[in-house]
Amino acid sequence: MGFGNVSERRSAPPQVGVSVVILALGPEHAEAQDDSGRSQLWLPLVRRVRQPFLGRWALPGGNLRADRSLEQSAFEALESTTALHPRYLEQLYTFGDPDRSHGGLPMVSIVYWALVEREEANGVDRGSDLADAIGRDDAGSDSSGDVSVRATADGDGNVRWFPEHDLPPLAFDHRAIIDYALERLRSKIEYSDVATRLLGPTFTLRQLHDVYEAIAGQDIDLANFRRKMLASGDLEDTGLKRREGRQRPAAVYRYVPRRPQDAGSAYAIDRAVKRDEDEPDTVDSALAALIPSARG
Amino acid sequence: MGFGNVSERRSAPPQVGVSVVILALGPEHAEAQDDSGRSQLWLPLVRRVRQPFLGRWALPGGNLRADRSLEQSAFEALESTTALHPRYLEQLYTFGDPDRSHGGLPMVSIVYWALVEREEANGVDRGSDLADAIGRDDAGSDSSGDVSVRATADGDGNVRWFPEHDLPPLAFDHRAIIDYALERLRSKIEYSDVATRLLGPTFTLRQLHDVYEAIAGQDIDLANFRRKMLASGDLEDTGLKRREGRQRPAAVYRYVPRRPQDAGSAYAIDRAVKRDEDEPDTVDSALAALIPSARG
DNA sequence: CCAAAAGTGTTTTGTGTACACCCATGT
DNA sequence: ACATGGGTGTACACAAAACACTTTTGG
Repeated sequence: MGFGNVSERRSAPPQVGVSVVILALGPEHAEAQDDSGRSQLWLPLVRRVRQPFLGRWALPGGNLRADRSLEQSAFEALESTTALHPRYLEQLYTFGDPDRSHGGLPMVSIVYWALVEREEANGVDRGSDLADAIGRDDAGSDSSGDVSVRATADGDGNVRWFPEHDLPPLAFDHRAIIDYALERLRSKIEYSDVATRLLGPTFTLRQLHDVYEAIAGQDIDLANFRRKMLASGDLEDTGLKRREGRQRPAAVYRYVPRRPQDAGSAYAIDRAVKRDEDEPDTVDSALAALIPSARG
Repeated sequence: MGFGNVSERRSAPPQVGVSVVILALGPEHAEAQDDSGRSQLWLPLVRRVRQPFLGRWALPGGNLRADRSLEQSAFEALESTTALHPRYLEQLYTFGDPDRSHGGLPMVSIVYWALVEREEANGVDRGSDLADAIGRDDAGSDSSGDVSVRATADGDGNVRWFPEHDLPPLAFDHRAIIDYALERLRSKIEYSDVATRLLGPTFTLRQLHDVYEAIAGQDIDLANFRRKMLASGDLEDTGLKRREGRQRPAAVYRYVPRRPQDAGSAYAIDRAVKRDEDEPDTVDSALAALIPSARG
């Protein structure tokens, strides 16, 4: 029990916190698309209310509690700052270089990344009205000088969505962290189901295709994409049809991995979500939630 | 909700430490090979000198210092416990579930993994002189970890190498952590130069081939392997010849990535190695050292 | 009937694998 | 010369890319 003499703080250990990079697709037909009409990734940022970097935009974050798993801490940070409900949550990296605090206390940040489905991102947080819901991209300018600090009041102003390609200046090394998260997303899309986490539980092949193009940032042959996806055997036809445009309706699919697969992260979410009462993690479950897939 | 950032700590934060999974190839012709005569991976463990898990084998570890980067802390932990000099060092994952301490204080362990080249691993340690290796405390344990414990420099018995497939019972969740590190190694071998880090700076294609087989745990067609490696364009013929067996000598190659590549980790090592005096990291360099490659 | 999107076929190109074979070297 | 490991050639299976084509739907 009391072996770790808490009293010994010799070379003062750094502070530790959690941050989360949250990603979602922008609204479908808004200006939330790039030149070529593709959807884009958007992410919510929060305005800092203290030094250093007071007034700048930063990643949502929170504290670590000794009685919570890291995942839970990340989930709570995400939820309490943005009121969002992620469909995917995975540890990204732990940052701790001494100088990243830029005047603050030395800080170790355990960073997670999360995916939120388009519907929720555009509905919940943008106040259910698409138009003004989306943080118009005066974003870039806004951050420029405005250091006004909204009251710590709940609702608004302190959280805003920005498109991946038009981020404001960020606090600390958060910009680089976001880039790293995007890189991770782009690589994981090739061998896991992350793409589906940006859509609802069911989707058409075209929708899925659009997600892939949004993330890859380039055109992908639709015919080949369709064949490849279907050949993977992980898509199950729900039998339903859904019309996106105004022409022929498309088949609706559901993602159903055949192998144990990358169940890790999905499980992680389930746990974080349904854990009201805590039951202790077993080492195994902790690890299960950890091991993302065959390819670390 | 006032914590849109990473700087405020309140409910008792957990302790934080660093641990390292160190991997190297076993000696060439010893029993360090599996049934089919393949080389195997070995790793050094340290014996715990306190509760919980007193007497059990565990990963080498150490403390975090607020004035050191995580990488440096990992490097120091590695060096001070095993006296080894890694050719590769990369962050693996951060573990922090509340129950992983099993009776100790809640503990967050930032785990790194490292590769040591066969020569050094076998030279320094195997055999009988564990000489300067010291049994320091590991992080997963009681962070209490005072750096002074290492004074028990009696020198040996506290560090020992074990083959991957014959590990003793381990403390905490260290067994699962090791498995995760092996998984990471097995996946990274496909798209980075990690394999070469288990050999010296130069090597023959057969040596490299053996490393791949050792890591994959299965036979790999030598002819195709050779072609694939040469086609990658990352191997440079040194013009030298080296005889492994007693027959025809083989061409000696050096790894020379053409693209910026996965320079991250190599750089990380360089930094850790040459840092006697500290110069502050820039955020950029920290990130450069971080981003392992195209595939997170 | 037309436009637009869903969905299919077919050819070409490239990559991985199996395995037969030749070459260089020391005994 | 011959055994051993170094090194090359080649044929086949299969997956990915390119792109022409057919089908279904709403106007």
